[in-house]
Amino acid sequence: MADDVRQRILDAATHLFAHRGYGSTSVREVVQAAGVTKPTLYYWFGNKEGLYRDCLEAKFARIPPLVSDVVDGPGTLRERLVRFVHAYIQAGLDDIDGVRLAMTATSPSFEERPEIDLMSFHTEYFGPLGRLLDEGIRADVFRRDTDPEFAISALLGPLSLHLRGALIGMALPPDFAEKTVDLYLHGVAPR
Amino acid sequence: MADDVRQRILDAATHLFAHRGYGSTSVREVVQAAGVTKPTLYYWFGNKEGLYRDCLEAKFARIPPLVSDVVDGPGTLRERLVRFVHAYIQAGLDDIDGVRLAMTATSPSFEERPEIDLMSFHTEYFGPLGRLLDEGIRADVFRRDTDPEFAISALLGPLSLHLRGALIGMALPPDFAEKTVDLYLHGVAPR
Amino acid sequence: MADDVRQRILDAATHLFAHRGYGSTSVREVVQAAGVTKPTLYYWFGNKEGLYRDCLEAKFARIPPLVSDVVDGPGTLRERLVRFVHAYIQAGLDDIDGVRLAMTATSPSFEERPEIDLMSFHTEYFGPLGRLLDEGIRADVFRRDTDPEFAISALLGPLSLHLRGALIGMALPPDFAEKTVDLYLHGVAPR
Amino acid sequence: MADDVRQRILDAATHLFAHRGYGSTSVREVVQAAGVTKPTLYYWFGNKEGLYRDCLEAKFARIPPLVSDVVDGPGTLRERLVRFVHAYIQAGLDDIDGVRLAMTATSPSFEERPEIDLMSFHTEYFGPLGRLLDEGIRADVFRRDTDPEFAISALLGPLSLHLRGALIGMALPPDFAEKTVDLYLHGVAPR
DNA sequence: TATGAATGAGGCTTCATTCAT
DNA sequence: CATGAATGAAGCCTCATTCAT
Repeated sequence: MADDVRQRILDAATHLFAHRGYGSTSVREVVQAAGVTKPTLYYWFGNKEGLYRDCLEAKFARIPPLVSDVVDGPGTLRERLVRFVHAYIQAGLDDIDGVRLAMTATSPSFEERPEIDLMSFHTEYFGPLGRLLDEGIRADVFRRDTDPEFAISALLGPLSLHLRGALIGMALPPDFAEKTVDLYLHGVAPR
Repeated sequence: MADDVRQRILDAATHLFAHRGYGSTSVREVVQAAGVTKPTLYYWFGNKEGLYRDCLEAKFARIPPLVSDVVDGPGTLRERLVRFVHAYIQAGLDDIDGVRLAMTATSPSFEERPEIDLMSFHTEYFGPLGRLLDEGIRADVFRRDTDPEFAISALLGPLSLHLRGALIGMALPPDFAEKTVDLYLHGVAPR
Repeated sequence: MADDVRQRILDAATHLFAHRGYGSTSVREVVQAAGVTKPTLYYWFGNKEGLYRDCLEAKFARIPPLVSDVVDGPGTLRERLVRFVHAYIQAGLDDIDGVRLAMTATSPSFEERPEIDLMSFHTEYFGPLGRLLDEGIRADVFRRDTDPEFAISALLGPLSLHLRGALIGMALPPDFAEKTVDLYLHGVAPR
Repeated sequence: MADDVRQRILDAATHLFAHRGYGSTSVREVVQAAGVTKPTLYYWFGNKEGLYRDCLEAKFARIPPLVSDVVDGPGTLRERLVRFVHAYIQAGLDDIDGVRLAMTATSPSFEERPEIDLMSFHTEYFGPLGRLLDEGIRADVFRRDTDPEFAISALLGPLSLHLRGALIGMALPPDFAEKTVDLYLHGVAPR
């Protein structure tokens, strides 16, 4: 019942921060959308910055399960990569506000908002993907000289753009995940 | 002399918008940084939104030459791709404010800022890259069944992440462009 | 145990009111300093004004013994005056918060705070000093035509300034009380 | 015309600060009383603290002429002392707000309000009175062993109380200044 | 062109206070 | 007696914008 209030504020704030940005979202708008009063918001979150931080953390907390599933789950490496791509995009489409929030938060212009260490974000949340590389190399599915940093960017980079596209209304083909993984594994050049 | 004033305002505004975001940047801050008075700013840009729009346009105008050079310039396709990657990252490092501004502007949370059509932005600025694909396919450097949308994401996606990394201080290896293009062309799997 | 809570609140409030003033002290600060919750404070004191009033009364209650001692105690008039001066200053130094609180409370800007009758304060608390005058006149230690109002001001005025000085760190010489009484009795002119 | 606005704010603020105290006076009240808008107040004074400081300074600036007149003016020492007492009280009655403001500001509980060095205030504003003492001693009007600190307190202390009394409605006899100086010079004891 | 001065509206935050538990 | 949670009102300050000069 009490946490219900907190969650309602969190939801309203996430939506507004994601759509208007931090600086253009007023506390008044948040409390109106959440149906609470301003002191209640301050009781739970201390200030606007604390509210924003908690919104972000709630969203970031959803990433690790996604990653660990593909890393530790069953199936061949390719199957798991396809599953990861699917899950990544699906999670994004299921929580558009979360994606928008996370995208602006991890953008380099993030400085307008409460300090968050972007470096550590990257390693903490997507670092486990590195283990996938090791496995891929051992299994001869990845080239032996693959640079981890590059390999991860080559996977997440296109995904990020596709998600961005999907969010602004571009349609994704049904075999989208397979195509992406295929391009990831074999490149655009003919084999 | 007059244009000098306009440019000083533009520079200051770009820097602040890029670092603090649109909503968190005040007109007062801009005029202080630019060393002008508020009515002067309003004389040149009408209002805050107009100022922001002009900042963006100035940055976006730098993209087409970059693209057309790689598309229409000399050299093999691979050479031109490497050149494009180099130019893309270098341009970003040379104009950090511009990148930050553009990144937040093209992020899905863009609604906080004056309306800009993101769809048209994508096609208008990076569309010419499509011609590169056609050429690649004709030259048998790209696979025949390459989906243009996917092929462009596979190139720009990693680049975008690398640039983001470079902006927050991550070092890029000297052969970075070759590696990226190689991964782009041939994927992570062994040939 | 219960009175302990009350007293803790009273102490914390006195200190804060004395240092920040009534209007600049918040109930939140008081309860934090006292280590209690807000409803507890309201249980004991009703509201902020009641709390302030109780703080003042506790401090004012300390004055009458001080005065009656010098008026009714043993020793010559001069001895008792010296004792009074000593006691006055010592009491002030022993309870700085109390002095500060009383000083602002009896200051002319008192209207910011709950109504307290300043006239009656003066007569009620220092009035008994008047009896000292009568005694002094009868004993030929004071001039026959001494105006009581002036005589009291001539004693308390310098004391008040000295205490104020002591509170902001000015040192008082050891024979301070004798000197003060001497000046009080004989003035600055040569005899 | 512009300074008119500033002065109106200053007057309203002085009155309110003097009557309600710093913490209990709201900026809204000040601007309403002055007939201006809030941003105008902030344009001229920066913030509430700056406003308060300027109010104080304006009042303190009235003291030096008062003091220098008695120190450097014509007449015997006694005549000048009487004139000073008159001027001191008269100035207070003429500017009740100023006195109230100055009294609370120089009280030890001043910490609630913007920092002002009370030590330096005392020496800076009333220090020149010291020269009066030197003159008095040379002229054999003051005792040779007069301690300056004590002598000044013996003059200003009673004055301060009398002014306080006058401000809360107590009547002062017409020969009040002579009586005060007489008491100051010769004390309460019979000669 | 440029400015000093001004404004209505709204920003974030905290106030003194209360009520159900 | 004491608390966690809540509230209406108001706190100080700054916003984007304008106008007479």
